[in-house]
Amino acid sequence: MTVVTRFAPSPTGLLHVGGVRTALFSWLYARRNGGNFILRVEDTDRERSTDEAVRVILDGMAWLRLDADEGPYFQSRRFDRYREVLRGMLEAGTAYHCYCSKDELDALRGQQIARKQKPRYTGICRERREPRPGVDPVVRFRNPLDGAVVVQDLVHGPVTFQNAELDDLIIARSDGTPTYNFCVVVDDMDMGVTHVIRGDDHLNNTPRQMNMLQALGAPLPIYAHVPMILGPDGAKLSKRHGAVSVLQYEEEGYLPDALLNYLVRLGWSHGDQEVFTREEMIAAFDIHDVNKSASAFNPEKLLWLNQQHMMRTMPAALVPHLRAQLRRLGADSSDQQMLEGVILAQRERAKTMKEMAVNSRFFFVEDIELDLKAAAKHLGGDAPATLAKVRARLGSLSEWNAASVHAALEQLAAELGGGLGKIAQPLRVAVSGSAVSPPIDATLALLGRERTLARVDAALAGSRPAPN
RNA sequence: GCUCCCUUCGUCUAGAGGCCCAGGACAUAGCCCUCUCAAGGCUGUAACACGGGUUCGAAUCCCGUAGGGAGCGCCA
Repeated sequence: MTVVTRFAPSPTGLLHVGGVRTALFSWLYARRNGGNFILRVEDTDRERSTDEAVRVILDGMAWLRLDADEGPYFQSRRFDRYREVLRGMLEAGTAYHCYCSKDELDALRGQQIARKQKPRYTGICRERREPRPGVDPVVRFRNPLDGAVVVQDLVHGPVTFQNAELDDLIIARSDGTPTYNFCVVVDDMDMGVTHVIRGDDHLNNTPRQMNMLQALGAPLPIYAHVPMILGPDGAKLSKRHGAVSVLQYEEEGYLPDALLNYLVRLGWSHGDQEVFTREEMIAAFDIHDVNKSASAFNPEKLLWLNQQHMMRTMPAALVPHLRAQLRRLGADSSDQQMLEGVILAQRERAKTMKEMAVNSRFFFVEDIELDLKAAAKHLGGDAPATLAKVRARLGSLSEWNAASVHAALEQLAAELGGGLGKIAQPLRVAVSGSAVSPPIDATLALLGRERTLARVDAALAGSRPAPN
């Protein structure tokens, strides 16, 4: 039997890392087992669903390359099908009309809570034959009265629910529209979903869904309820606690594979391995190894992993990312060689592609920003005199590359009787505008002779008092 | 309130009765390397929620307690 998994987000909020990890587990399980992965947008709540949220789901999944084999399906386009199943259930008697008003139900709930009971529908209309005039009824599922349902969960093991604890839930509103729990059941049945992998906040819904599936004569899927992700402070993920749109991670310069790598390690592990390529993740992933407990999102570790991925990715593959970030800073380049060189020089000193772009801006623009503190520290005193000597030596170089620049500077440093640091720092500030850059030889090689000399000249000119 | 779920370093985790006075990773502290910053290497601080059992022996099994979470919607 072919494995079929699905990711079924609701577009009532923006897709965030919690949803992405659930999607990742479903996707990995399908990929690992040669199955199909379905994307289904659960937009039955027309009031609260937004186009932007749908867009974030679609764009986010595309950015992360969590490709679906089917879909995206939209529940809002399947209403006819739901109505058809509803009619069948009413005819078969597995569902019935309920004429109780909201007020009546609220009153009932209030009484039950006052009596410290679990608020639930008591089945008043279960055996009703006659409609109540002037009332549009809802449709309720006729849940079994006794016995128990056992969810054989891949993560939690067997979980038992007594049917007596479950009431007859509403599956269609009085306006005829179907509700979430019902749509899920019909969709999973119609789409042949074999493995339902979802957040464990749905564990309590599962027995009802199983009962409905049974009433419809549909096979039961295998369930795996994965723990949720908490904010860095251990509180529930919310807007205030890092629950931002996944697309924000793209903007901030994270690599999709790094984000996935970080998320897969939340609740899952494979020996001592921390860094996984996409392929390694697919090969090693097993839903049976997923933890039961919730885990907190740790931005520092994500940052570390992102850098690990940056350092392990072919520079050429990073070029588009760097260019995109540079453009945001008003810099750009189409020089592939230059871009790859900068990536090679900078990837171990930036944790995100955005940070790399910020640190590398001086390679791509003429109007470099001068860090005043760095200038005060490294361009004052006898720095101009030293810089002048450096200028002369570099200007006479016949060959311009990291090795020749390095040799020339070392020699000069030896002649001046100091370390390389004596001349590297003023030079670094002169050409980059800051006291931090890749190794000075690599920096100069990338910058090229023309620009290096021009910047040293400019620094020299700037350090002298202006003539009056 | 009721039902269900969860509980190992600050954080992510390893651990399926003796291999554990608990291992790895991030973070953090120190050292090394070094032209800056990093990266890298080495070393350190740091955890089995609590209480009872079972057992020769428990982080691992059982029962409680505490804490956290979810569900109990004509929301998804």
